[in-house]
Amino acid sequence: MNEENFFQNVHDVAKLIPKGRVTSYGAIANYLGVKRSARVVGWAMKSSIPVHDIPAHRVVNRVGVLTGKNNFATPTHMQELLEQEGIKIKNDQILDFEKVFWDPMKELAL
DNA sequence: TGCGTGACCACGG
DNA sequence: CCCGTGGCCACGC
Repeated sequence: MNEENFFQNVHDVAKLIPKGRVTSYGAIANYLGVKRSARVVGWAMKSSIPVHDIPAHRVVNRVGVLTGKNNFATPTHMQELLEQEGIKIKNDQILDFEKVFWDPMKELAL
């Protein structure tokens, strides 16, 4: 993994998220070795919204809540995208979050 | 230059 | 995953 800007790194990991799976800001931050900077990951993802190459909708907080849905074109767009991938959502909360959770630390086996 | 804010998280109670 | 507090990094004013 190239060590460019933190943003580019976050974007790169986000692109690797498989379809139908989700991950958390903290997981990405942890994978990048800056676990305590999870907030910056969220900030980076916000900047990645205009970039359609990056599935920002597959990134939620650590409990599976769509905290960033308000940042999309419409508050329901994020949920709709996830549901299209087979992910169930109830009240902005991902159901079976543990089953669809994708941990870059394990999956990418650093 | 300094301070407030934020798609967060870990910890103690 | 309750609740309050501290810490982290980047950005805008």
